Amino acid sequence: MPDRHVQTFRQFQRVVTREVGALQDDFLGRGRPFGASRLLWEMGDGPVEVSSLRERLGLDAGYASRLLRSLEDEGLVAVRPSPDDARAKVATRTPAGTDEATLLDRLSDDAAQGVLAGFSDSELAEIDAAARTLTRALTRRHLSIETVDPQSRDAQWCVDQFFAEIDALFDSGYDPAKAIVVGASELTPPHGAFLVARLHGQPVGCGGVKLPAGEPAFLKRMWVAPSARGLGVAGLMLDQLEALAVASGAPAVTLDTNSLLTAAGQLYESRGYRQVADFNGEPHADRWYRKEL
Amino acid sequence: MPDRHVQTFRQFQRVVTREVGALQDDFLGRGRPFGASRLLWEMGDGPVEVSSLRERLGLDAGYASRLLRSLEDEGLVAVRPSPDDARAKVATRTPAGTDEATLLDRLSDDAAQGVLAGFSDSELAEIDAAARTLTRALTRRHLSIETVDPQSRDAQWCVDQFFAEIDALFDSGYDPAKAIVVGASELTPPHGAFLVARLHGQPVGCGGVKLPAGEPAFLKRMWVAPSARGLGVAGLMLDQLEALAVASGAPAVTLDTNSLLTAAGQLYESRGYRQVADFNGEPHADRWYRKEL
DNA sequence: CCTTATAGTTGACTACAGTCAACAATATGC
DNA sequence: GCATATTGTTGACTGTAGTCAACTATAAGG
Repeated sequence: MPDRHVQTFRQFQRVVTREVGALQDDFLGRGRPFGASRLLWEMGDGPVEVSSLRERLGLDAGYASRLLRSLEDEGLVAVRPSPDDARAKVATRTPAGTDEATLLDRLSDDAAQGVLAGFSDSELAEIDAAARTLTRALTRRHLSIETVDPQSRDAQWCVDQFFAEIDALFDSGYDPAKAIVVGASELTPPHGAFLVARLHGQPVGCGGVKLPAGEPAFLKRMWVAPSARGLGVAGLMLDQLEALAVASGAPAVTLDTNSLLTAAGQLYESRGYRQVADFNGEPHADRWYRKEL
Repeated sequence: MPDRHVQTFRQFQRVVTREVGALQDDFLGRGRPFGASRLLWEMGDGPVEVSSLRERLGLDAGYASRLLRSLEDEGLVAVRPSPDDARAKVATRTPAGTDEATLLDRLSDDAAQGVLAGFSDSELAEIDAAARTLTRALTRRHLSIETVDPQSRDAQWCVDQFFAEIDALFDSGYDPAKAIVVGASELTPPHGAFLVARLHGQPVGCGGVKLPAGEPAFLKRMWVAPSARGLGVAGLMLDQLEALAVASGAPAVTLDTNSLLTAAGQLYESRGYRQVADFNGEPHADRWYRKEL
C-alpha cells in the first residue's frame, strides 16, 4: 500500500481526534457523564432490553446498571422488569428523556452544521461524498455477511423489520397471506440461502436467494436497516447472493420489487439488472428485474 | 444547508468516534496514560520549551508537570532549565524516548493500514481524496490568516523556517545576502503587507506582497509549514494576497519561484498564473510568473 | 530595590470510566 | 425438585483526567 495513503489517513485521524474531543465536550455540557448521554441517546424511544443495550455499547453490567440508575433518578428513563423474563429488565425513555435525547440530537446537528457552515454548495456536495466514502471505508472492517438459518433469531428479526417497513410504505399495506409464500427450506442450502449482514455483530440487513436447479435464481427479502444505509451493505449483499447463484449454475438472477423502494431500483439498475415483464404475479410488486450471468 | 448533508456528516461523526476510541486503546496498550503518550509524541525530537508544549496541547500547568515527571521517571525524556530563561524548562527526548515515539508512530501507521487493508488501488485513491477533503473541511474553522508586522515574532519564525527549508533544498543553498532585499517597510501597509496563517493559534504559514503604486504587485515569501500542507492554506493565503493587490489597484500580480518547489508551481498554474521571462534577476529563482487582474 | 508578572511544582481535590466479586432473583435442563 | 446458568444490583476498588490554589524561583520594568 502506498505510504502516502497511510500518511494522508493519519493526518486525517489526527484532525478527527481533535474534532471528536470537541464533540464530546458538547455532550458533557449537559451536566452528566458522556456515558450516560450516550446510553440515553443509543437506547432509542421504544422499550429496549437492558442486556442488548449493554452489549451494543460494550458496557460492564455493573457500570451500565449505575448509569441507568442515574438516568432514572434524573427522570429520563423508566426501567421495568421484562414481560418475557422476570430476571431481565427493559428500559424506556420518559417524555422528559425523549426531550433530552432530542436536545442532544440538536446539539449534534448544530456541531455538524458548525463544521459545514461557510462552505459553498459545491464544496458541501464534495464534503458529503467524501464523508460517505470514508464512512463506508471505516465501516467495512466491522461488517460481516454470513449464511444463516432463515428461522434463526437474527434472520427473523430482519424479516420482521422488513415487513413492518414495507407495510407502512405501501398504500394498501403488506399482507404476507397474499404474498408468494417462500418456505424456509427454499432459502436453505442446497435449495437456496439466506444471508444476514452484521455491523459490530448486530444484524443490519438480510437477503435471500432461491436456487431452483436449472432455473434462474430468485432474490427475496433484500433489506438494510435504516441505521446502516449508505454504507454499501446492499451492494456487498448482492455480490454474495449473485456469487451463490453463479456457484449453483443458475443462468440468470431475477427478482421483483416495488417502485416505492427507490434505492433498491437504483441499486439493481446500476448492477446491470434490466426490467422485464411480470413473471410471477406477486401482488406487492410493480417491477421485475433480470440479469444474465 | 441541505439537511441530508448534516445527516451524512453526523453518521460520519458517529463512525469516526468509534474508530478514534479504538485508536486510543492502541496507545493505551503501551502501559501509560494516553495523555503521556500524546505528550511524548507531540514534543518531537529536539528540545522544546515546556510552556509551548503545554499551550499546544491545551494542558493545565500542574497536569503537564506531572505528566512530564512520569515520562522522566520512565527515562523517556530529559527536562532541563532553559538556557534563555532560568524560570522556564526545555524537554528533550532521550534515546529511549525517541525509540518509544517511533514505536507509537508505527502503531499509528499499523492502525491506519488496518483500516486501509483490503481496498483496491482505485478505492484507496478514492479514500485518499476523501480524507484530504474532510481534513481540509474540518481544519478550515481553526485556520485564520491575518495581516501582521513582518518583524513580529510569528512572522520572523515563519520566514526563518522558510529560509532554512530552501537552504536545505537548493544545491547551492540559499544566501540572503545574494537575494533581492525586501525591507520590512515594503511589506507593511500601505506599501505592501505580510500575512501569517495560524492553525489553532500556532503559525503555520506566511506570505508577503509588495504593492508599489501603479506597478504590478509582487509576491514574496509564500511558505506553509510541512505539518499543515495539503490543507489548502496556500490557496487561502493566495486568495488574500491577490485581494490586497486588487484593492491597491495593481494591474497584475507577479512572483518568482524555483522549480524545486513543485507544489508552489502547481498552485500558481492552477490559479491562472502564466510563466514569463525573468523580470528581476533574482539568483535563487528559475521561474517567473504573472497573472493579470 | 521593589513591584509585578511568569514558569513550574506540589498538595488536595473532584469527576469520570471501568473492573471485579459477592449476591439475590429467576430460568432452564435434567 | 435440584443443579446450573443468566440478569441485574451493590460495594469496594483502581486509574485517568483535570482543576485550583498556594508556593518558590526567576525576570523585567520603573
